[in-house]
Amino acid sequence: MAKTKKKKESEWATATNERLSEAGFRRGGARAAVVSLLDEQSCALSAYEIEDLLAQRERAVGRASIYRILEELDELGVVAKVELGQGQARYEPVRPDHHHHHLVCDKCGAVIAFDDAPLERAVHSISKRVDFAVEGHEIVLHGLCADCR
Amino acid sequence: MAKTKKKKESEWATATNERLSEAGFRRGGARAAVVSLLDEQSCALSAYEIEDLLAQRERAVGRASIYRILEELDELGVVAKVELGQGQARYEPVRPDHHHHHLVCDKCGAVIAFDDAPLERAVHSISKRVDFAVEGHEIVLHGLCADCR
DNA sequence: CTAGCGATGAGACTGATTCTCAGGCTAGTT
DNA sequence: AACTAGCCTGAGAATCAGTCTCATCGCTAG
Repeated sequence: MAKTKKKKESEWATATNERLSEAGFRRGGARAAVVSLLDEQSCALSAYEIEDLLAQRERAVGRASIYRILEELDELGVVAKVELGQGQARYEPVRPDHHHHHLVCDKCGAVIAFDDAPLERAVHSISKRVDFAVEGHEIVLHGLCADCR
Repeated sequence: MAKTKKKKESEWATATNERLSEAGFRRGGARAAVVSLLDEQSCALSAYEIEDLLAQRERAVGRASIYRILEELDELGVVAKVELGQGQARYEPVRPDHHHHHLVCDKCGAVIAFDDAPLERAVHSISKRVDFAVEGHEIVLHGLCADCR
């Protein structure tokens, strides 16, 4: 329906493309389409949602490519893979200024983002105290959303 | 090899069996074996680990039954299903006095439990502030364990 | 313009989890 | 104790997310 084309790419897409070429990747249509789609997202999408959304646009991308690209982006640290207990992984762009976590509704599956500074501080505090090189964390709250309650 | 039989069941197994009968479940050998095995665990096991451990004992339980039983126990709130980003779910008994979270080594897959009071306080504080009926939470720290570093 | 090599995607494959359904067993009833 | 309704089980099929293979495509350096 609506054509979301040419929406100026944000800092994230720019930084991501830079990272990609630094890492020695060539350009390619499939990867560009995935990066562009993720760039518009504020929260996490599953691989299948990404496949569907891209198919609805003018650029369908093979499943193998989607997974390969998401893994590369995850490895570069520009995308976060999050598991919300729904039997499938979700992926979201990592924006330095927008770190957040998720509330998941156990009934309807809705995913809601939230952030909290004290929580982050508590996590970082732990990271320093354990005999473990912490590289990332994931916090998921389960329950019922306002609609399902 | 060693027969770990007749080890007195803990409060968890007792409470779990009570919950089950309250909820209208009949007794059954498969469920009893799963509850008994979980009762001995302090940390999370995957469904396959449970299947193997039960098979090594005198009581093998069908895979379908294991998943069905774990889901029932999860629903009753006596077992927690945790997803540690390893492509499979893990299950652990919920003990009121032993709430904990997990460190996962991205290289070797080791799972280490930890607990932290300030972190719990931060989570509970959030639970009260959001328009969402929070029923549980899961916190996973990723990184490299002492051995893999 | 062209060769070399990375990028892509159709489809087979894997592994975890769920579904189906026939037969077994529990728990009331007599 | 015997009987029976209906929950409990488990073997195997089905499903589903995710991975792998490999032939082909299309950047890009030269």
